[in-house]
Amino acid sequence: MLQLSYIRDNKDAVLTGLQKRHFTNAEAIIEQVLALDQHRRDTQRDLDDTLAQSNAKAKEIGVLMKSGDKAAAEAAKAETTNLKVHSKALEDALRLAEQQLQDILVTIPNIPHSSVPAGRTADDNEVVLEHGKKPTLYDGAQPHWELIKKYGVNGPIIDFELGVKIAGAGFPVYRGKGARIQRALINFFLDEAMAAGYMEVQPPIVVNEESGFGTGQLPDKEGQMYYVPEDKLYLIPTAEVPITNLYRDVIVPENQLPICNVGYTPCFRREAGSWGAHVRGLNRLHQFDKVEIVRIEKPENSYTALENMSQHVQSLLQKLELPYRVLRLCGGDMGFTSALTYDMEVWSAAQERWLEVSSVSNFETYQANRLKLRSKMEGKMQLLHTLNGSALALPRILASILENNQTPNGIRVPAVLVPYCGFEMID
RNA sequence: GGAGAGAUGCCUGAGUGGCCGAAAGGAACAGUUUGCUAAACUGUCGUACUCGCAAGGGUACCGAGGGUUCGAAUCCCUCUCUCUCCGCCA
Repeated sequence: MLQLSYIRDNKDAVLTGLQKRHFTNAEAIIEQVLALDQHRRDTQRDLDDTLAQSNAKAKEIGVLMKSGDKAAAEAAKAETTNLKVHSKALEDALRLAEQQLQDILVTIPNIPHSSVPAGRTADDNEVVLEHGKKPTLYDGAQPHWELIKKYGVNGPIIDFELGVKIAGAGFPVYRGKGARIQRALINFFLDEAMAAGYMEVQPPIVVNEESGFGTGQLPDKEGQMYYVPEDKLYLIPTAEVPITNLYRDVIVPENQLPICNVGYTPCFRREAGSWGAHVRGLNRLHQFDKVEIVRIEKPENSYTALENMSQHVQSLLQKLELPYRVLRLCGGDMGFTSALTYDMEVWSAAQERWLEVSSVSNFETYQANRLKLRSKMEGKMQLLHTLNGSALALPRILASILENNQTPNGIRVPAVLVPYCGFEMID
């Protein structure tokens, strides 16, 4: 959520930013916000004045009572009636104005960073860099959804049909070496993050409504999350939600900054309406595993931190020997809450497609404002910047390892994972 | 699931109708003392909104929401959450 004071003082910048996102009706909406804000402040001032008068009267009555002047006290009481009626009305008006403002503010996305390219769709994203050589596969190479059936003991190493039996489509069962390589990846990612200075956390994988609001999933994206009505809990779509919300309503002592957390969790996404032919196999799932890095930074350091996170993610891909590219998302393709997002995509050799495996974003104060996440810096209370990134999401990494490393004799496990999973080949 | 207790500032904890935005202690921060550390002493020490160039002022907030009252942390109602005991159970 943008800060009102920011919109007030930087109307033009806000409008240009929203334009970059192709946010419709920006001008009208901002005008409405400013008008409502003015009205809210006027109302607040009136209310405060009225309440100040009431307080003065009450005090006066107290003194009169004590001095035993009953008649004067009663007379003063009579004078409060009007004030009461008046303040009641103003209170209602204030609450309404605040609610209306809030309702609009939550629909306004974050302002893109100046480096965010213009553009509407994924095709307009800027390719920042490409790294590694796309492998040439042997004749007869297969996509991962075929490969998984080729290996494994008494069944595929990743069994989609078994998952259907247990839960439904998009909930695969990992078996044998399929399960072990998953676990190896998780441990590898966690160890790498810790070596890079992140502290591991294991958060709950369900969250309440406040948490969903804090990071910006609610209101709006409720359709994407699994919900448990009995307990009013959402299954997390990413560890970003619980980990960032650890710092909701927190005033962080300046000397504890920056905060760098890493967590492994399963993630759950309903993916309503996004099913299609190109999401076969591991490309899109309802449940998947992900290691997420989250940082809380001083405003002046957040973009350095973002680059740093991007480097960290890239180093993982390099160690896994996967060809990848880095995209800077354009205004139209960026997430609602982000100011700048890098997507990392790995090359999936048999599908001959880039697969998104990480998304690293700086939210600046957008989430912090909702979270009330602040620090007292230079004597002033200030909102902090939040950032997060996948480091990494498992299924597509696994898909490209399977596809890129396939040989006629089996699938070669990246060297860096061998100590973690204890075998060199899936065969 | 059953029974009970409670929710106050960074923490502990006092406060049962006006003198309470809230005692006291601790923590933290700044300073004095000191060869260093420690101790002692002094001072500072909530947040939000709002008015003001500023100094400074106003308002709200003692789990949340409502009510009683001229006046509520304090009385009443509803809700939420936490803790303890019992039951069940990983």
